[in-house]
Amino acid sequence: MPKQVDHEQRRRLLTEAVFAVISTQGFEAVSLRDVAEQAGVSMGTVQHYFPTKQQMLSFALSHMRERVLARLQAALAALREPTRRDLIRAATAVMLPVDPAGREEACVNIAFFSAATVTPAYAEQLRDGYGRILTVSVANFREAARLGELRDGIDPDVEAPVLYFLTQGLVGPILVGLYSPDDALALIDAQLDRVFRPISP
Amino acid sequence: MPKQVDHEQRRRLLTEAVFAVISTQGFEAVSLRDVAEQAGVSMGTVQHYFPTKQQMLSFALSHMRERVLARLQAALAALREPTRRDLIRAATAVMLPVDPAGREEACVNIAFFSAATVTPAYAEQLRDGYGRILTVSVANFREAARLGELRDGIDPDVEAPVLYFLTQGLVGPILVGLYSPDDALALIDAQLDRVFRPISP
DNA sequence: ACCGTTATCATGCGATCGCATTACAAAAAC
DNA sequence: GTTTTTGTAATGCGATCGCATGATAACGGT
Repeated sequence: MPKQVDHEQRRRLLTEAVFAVISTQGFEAVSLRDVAEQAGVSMGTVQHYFPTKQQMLSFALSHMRERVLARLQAALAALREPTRRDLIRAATAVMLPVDPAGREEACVNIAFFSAATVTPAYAEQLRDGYGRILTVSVANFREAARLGELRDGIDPDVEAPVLYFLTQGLVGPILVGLYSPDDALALIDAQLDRVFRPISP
Repeated sequence: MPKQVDHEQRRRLLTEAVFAVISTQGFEAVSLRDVAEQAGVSMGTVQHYFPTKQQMLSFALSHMRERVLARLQAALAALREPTRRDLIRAATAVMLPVDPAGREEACVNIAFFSAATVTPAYAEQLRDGYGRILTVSVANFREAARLGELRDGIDPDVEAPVLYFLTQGLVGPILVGLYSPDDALALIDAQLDRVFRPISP
C-alpha cells in the first residue's frame, strides 16, 4: 500500500468541516465545494473519501453521535464523587447548547432531524441514538430509585424519558434565543427537585 | 382595479403547496417549480404572488402559525364543559403530530427551526410564536392554580413551560418513529398527574 | 531504480436552481 | 368599444449543483 494517510481520520476531518458549514450556512447550503473550502482541500479530495454527498452526510450523522458521546463521557468523568442526581444533571446539561461546541452539535442535530422526516436512513440513525441514550438514562434513574434518592411515588421509567424529552424540547428555544441556557437549566433543576428527595443522605 | 382574485387567499393556497413539498420532499427540495407543480399552476404565478423565494417561505412560516392556532382553537371549542386540565391536555395534544395535519405541521415546523439557526428572520418569527403560546399556557396554569386544581407546592410559572417543552421534545421522537403518539400522551398524562390534584372537585 | 498504487487537484458536463423577461388572456374603467 | 391593469403562462439566462474524468505528484513494494 502506497502513501500513508489514515482514511478514517481524514473522513472525520472532512466531517468537522461539514458540521461547520451546517451550523454557519445551514443544511441546505452544504455543497461539496463548500465542504472542501471549509476543510482547506480541493473538491476532488472530498469526493475521494466520500463517493457521494449522501454518504458524506450519513457518515457525518454517525460521527456526530460519537462526538456527543465523547463530550458526555468527558463531562461525567470530570465529576468528583457525584451523586446520581449530579450524574443525571451533568448528562442533561451536555445535551443543551450551552457552549459553542454544544451549539454546533445542536444545529447539526436539528438539521438532520428535519432531513430525517423525508430520509428514512437518517430517521433510523436518530432513532438508534435516541434509544441508546434513553436506555442509559432509564438505568440511571432506576439506580437512583434503588438507592432511595427519589421521592415516594416517583417512577424512574417515567421520569427518565420526561427529563430527557424536556431537555430536547429546550434545545430549540435556546437556539432561537427565546431562552438562555441558565433559564433552561433552572427549569431542569426545578424538575429534578420534584423527582429527587431533598438533600440529606 | 381589474380582475377579482383574492391576493391573500391565493398566497395561502400556494403556501399549502409549500407545506406539502416540505413535508414530502424536504425543506431543501423546495423550489419554485416544485411549489408551482404542487399547486397546479405555472411558475410565473408563484412569482406573481411571491417576488422572491425568501418572501414565500417567510409568509409560509407566518401562515403555519395561524394554521396551528386555528387547529388549537377548534380542538378547545370541541370540549364540553372542560376542566383546566382538559384544556391544557387538549392544547398539548394539538402540538403533537398525531394526525396527518399535525404531522405535516410538525415537519414544516422543524424544517423552519433548522433554517432559523442561520436565518435570524425565521428565528424571530419562531421566538414570537413560542412566546405567545407560552404566555397563554402560563395563564392557563395560573388559572388552574387559582381554582385550586394544582397540587400543593406546584408553581404554575414552572409547570407551564415544563409541560410545553416536554411536548416539544416529544415531537421529534414521534416523527422518526421512536415513540407512538399514545406513548407520548401517556408521558404527558403522567406529568399532568403529578401537577394536578387527583379527581374530586 | 522502476513501477504501481494512492492522494490530491483541476476541469468539464448535464441538470437544476432563482429570477427576469416577455407574451397573452381577461376583466374593470372610461 | 377601447384602453388599462392584472392574472397566468412560457421561456431564457447566469449561477451553482453533484458527479465523472483526466492529470499530476508522492510514496511503497520489488
